[in-house]
Amino acid sequence: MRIATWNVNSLRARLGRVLDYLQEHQIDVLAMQETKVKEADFPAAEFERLGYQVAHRGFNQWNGVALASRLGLSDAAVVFPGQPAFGKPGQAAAVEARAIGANCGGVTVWSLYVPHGRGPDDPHMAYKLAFLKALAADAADRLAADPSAQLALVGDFNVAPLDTDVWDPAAFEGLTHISPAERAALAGLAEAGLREVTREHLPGEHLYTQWDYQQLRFAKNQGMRIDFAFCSPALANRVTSAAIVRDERKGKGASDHVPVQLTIE
DNA sequence: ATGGTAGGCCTCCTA
Repeated sequence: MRIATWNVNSLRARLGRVLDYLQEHQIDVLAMQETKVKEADFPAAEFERLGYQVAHRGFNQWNGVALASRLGLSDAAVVFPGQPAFGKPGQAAAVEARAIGANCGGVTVWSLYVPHGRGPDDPHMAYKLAFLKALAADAADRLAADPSAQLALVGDFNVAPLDTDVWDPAAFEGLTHISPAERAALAGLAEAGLREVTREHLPGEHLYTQWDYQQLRFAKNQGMRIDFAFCSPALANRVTSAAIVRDERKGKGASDHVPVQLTIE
């Protein structure tokens, strides 16, 4: 069984690449983030033609998360318990399209798009920290209810846990993605009992999953490692390998993120 | 030469 996560940065702009990737890498379950498409425009038929069932959550051109599975897809949920809402000051807060989970081939897979944060003092940062805190609390509840749960929280976590997960920590000073508060919030997932399995299998330094479009970041290999797979112990024990598909950042029409995939026995 | 992006509800916002 192979599970992958990929921030596609617009599914409609990337559909050909995504469908090619599914077939080339024999992906059974793909969790997508930043689909940037509203429900009515989601290209479900294109996935179904290849034998995948899909579940999607998207309201407009922002955010959007989806699952595609060829091992079955049931019990889809479009928010997790405690998932916080967000609204700009003066506007109503709403729960955004940043989480979707379902049972795919006996594994509860959640596709997650953690808020960016925008800046250390931006209200979006408090939202980011609250989102991660709620996610960890929910994971702890799930593991308490079922210690043998087959659970995978995968996606774009928008936090680089180690200094070696970015090309130059000094370049991020006073910005986002590497602050102690963000790293502590992400560490809550491990404290809840989950294991980040991609690093277990790919412990190397400077193995990036995202390179900004600006500043020729990919050409200079100036990226960030911010896409991960947090698994319950019972599932983590079944993971035999992980891969970061760096080649997907190459060429015309690439997302700024690449797929991260797990092979599970 | 100190710049050099991409996407979508597209002259603004988000990343």
